[in-house]
Parts: sequence; C-alpha cells; structure tokens
Amino acid sequence: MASTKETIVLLGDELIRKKGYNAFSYADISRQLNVKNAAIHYHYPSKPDLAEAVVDFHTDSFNRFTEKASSKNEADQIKMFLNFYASIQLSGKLCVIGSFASDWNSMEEEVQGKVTEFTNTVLGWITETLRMGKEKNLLSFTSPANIEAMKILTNMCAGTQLARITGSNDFTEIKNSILKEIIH
Amino acid sequence: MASTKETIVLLGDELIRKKGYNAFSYADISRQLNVKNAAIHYHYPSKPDLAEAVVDFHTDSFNRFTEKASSKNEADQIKMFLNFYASIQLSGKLCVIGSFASDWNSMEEEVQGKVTEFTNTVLGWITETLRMGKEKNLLSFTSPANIEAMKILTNMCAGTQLARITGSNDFTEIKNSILKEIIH
DNA sequence: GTCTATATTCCGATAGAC
DNA sequence: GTCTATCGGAATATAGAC
Repeated sequence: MASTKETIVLLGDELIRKKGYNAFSYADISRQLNVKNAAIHYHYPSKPDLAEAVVDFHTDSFNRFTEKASSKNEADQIKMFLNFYASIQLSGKLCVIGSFASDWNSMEEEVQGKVTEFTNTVLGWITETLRMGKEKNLLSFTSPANIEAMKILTNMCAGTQLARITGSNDFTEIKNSILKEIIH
Repeated sequence: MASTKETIVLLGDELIRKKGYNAFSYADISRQLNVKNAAIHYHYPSKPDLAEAVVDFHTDSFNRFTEKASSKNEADQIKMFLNFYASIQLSGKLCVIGSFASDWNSMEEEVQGKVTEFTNTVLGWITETLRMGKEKNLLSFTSPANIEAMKILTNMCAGTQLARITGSNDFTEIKNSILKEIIH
C-alpha cells in the first residue's frame, strides 16, 4: 500500500509526462486525492521539490530495471529497454528526459542537476550494455558505443513524442528497425 | 523590415522553443516591444492563434529550405538538413516538433493539426530525399526510407534536447555519426 | 487600426486550524 | 502531522481609449 506521499509522486510523474511540467498544477493532483491543493504543499512544499522526487523515483525505477535485466544477455537487455519505452508510448506518456528537456529553461538548478545525473546513468548503462554485447558478438554497430547509445536514446525519447503527433505505429517501426540493425 | 505582426511571431517562436509553450507569456513578448501585453492580443487574440502562426512560419521556412536545397545532390541535402538542426542546437532552442510534443495534451486541436501536417511534410521530404539518394547510390541504409527518416528526425529532435541536459558535443557526435553511416 | 486600462481566473505558496 | 482557508501575484483575455 502506497503512502500519500508516494501516491503524489506517482500522480505528479504521470502529469509531468502527460501534460508537461509547466502545464500541470497541484490542483490536478489534489483533485484526485479529494483534498485541497495546499495539502500537496505539505508533502512537497514547492513544485521543484516534487519534480526532484519524480526524478528520484525514475532513478530508483531504472536501477531496479537494470538489476532485473542483468540476468539476461546483452541483446535481450537492449530489447527489454526498448520494450520499456514501448510501454511508455502505449500509456500516452513521454520519456521523463524528453519531457523535462522542453521545460529545461524554466526549471530550478537542483532539478536540472538530478535530470542530468539520471540521463547520464541511463546513457552509461546503454553504452556499457552495447559495448559488452559487441564484445560477445551478440550486437553489431559501427559507431563508438557511447554514440550509438545516444542515438538509441534519442530514437526512443523522440519516438514517444513523434507517436503523439503522427501515430503509434511509427514508434513500433522505429523500435523494430533498431533491433534488426544491431542484433545479429 | 518586418512588421510588428511578423516580429511577434519571431519572438513567440523563440520563446516557445527556448522556454516552452506553457512557460512563456504574452508579457514576455510585449516587454521586448515596449508595449502592454494586451497589444499582443490585438495581433493574435489568443495564445493558440499565435501558436498556429508560429507553425505556419516553420512550414514556410521549411518550404524555402527544401526549395533552396533542391539544387544539391541528395547527400548534400541531408547534410544541409542536419546542419540546420545543428544551428538550432547552437542557438539554445529546440526543434519545434519536439517542443510542441511535450505540451501536446494542453494544446488546441487546431494547433495540433498544424503541427501534424508540418511534421508529415518534414518526414515526407526526408523520406523522398533518402529514397532518391539511395537510388542514385549516394546514400546507403538498410531500413525502409520512411523508417530511416523517422530515425534521423528523432535523432535530431531529441539530440537538441539531450544537448541541453548533457552538453553540446553530444549533438555534434550524433550528427556526424549519422552522416558517416548513410553517406557513401 | 493599434494600443492601454482593467477584469477575471488560476496558480503557487503561507499561515494557521484541527 | 495533516489539512483548509486564504493571500499575492501572474496569466489570459475583454472593453474601450486614442
């Protein structure tokens, strides 16, 4: 059973990735909890406080993901990663990285720092997974692993964005094309 | 000499792609023109009206771009396209597609329709340029042209986003990697 | 036709009740 | 510790002056 504080983070995360950081308000959250907006301020005094908690939540989730994925081989790990983004797309949300990127210049430095840290964690994991997969002859690509990682991440991030604009099939096709190209 | 109405679109465009659609206000524009915010409402009664004008501006700009690029071969045209995104990144802005995507669910249907149309225009041009470039043996890629186009567009869109978070060099490396892979 | 003064609504946040 | 009543300010938008 999730505490109120945890529920607020989940609702905040959903709102940030569905409506956008600057588009959602505390009232959007409080309405769903049948309290006044000020009650949210008790748990998270300011909006940046909530944003930080949301990024922390994603960092924890990603760490659980990589932990869980670590039992698989590198090709399957990359496949799991892309499928994770497919589930984001299907739920109508955006990747948290892409969502915060558009509101970057209206965000507090503390939040920016957390997002940068999270992004580097994700990029680092993809890079290392690609590198090891290539070493084991499970994966193939021509660019350096860290650049290939950025290309895959940008495909996924903007893939969920593009799907909003032009339709859901586009995301699936991008995903399958990536897998076809890098998995032997 | 640009008219006031044109200047407002230019300022609005800059604000949308720097701060985000929901983060900027008419006051941000009126301040730079030394008028009251209500003066902007005269030229563009509502914010969605201005947003539509901004998308129209991008459609016109893109049409001028493809017209100008049409004298070059397909490899150079793709190179020009990626360099155009490099200039976006350097100016600290985002691609208009990625910028509107995050605020998608708080936007009017009319604006959404214009963005969808613009995005399809861009995707159509990349697809056709890739297809012809391959036919002429100037370009090489394994996926269908329309999917390769989506991958390049998502690399560019989210590349400008990623650069905000992790630094400008990342964008350049993505760009060079794409060119290296598809240009013979 | 262009702009200003003003209304209205909503947001983030504080002070204080329970 | 948890929530409500309420404030100050900002954002969009209208009515009307010049």
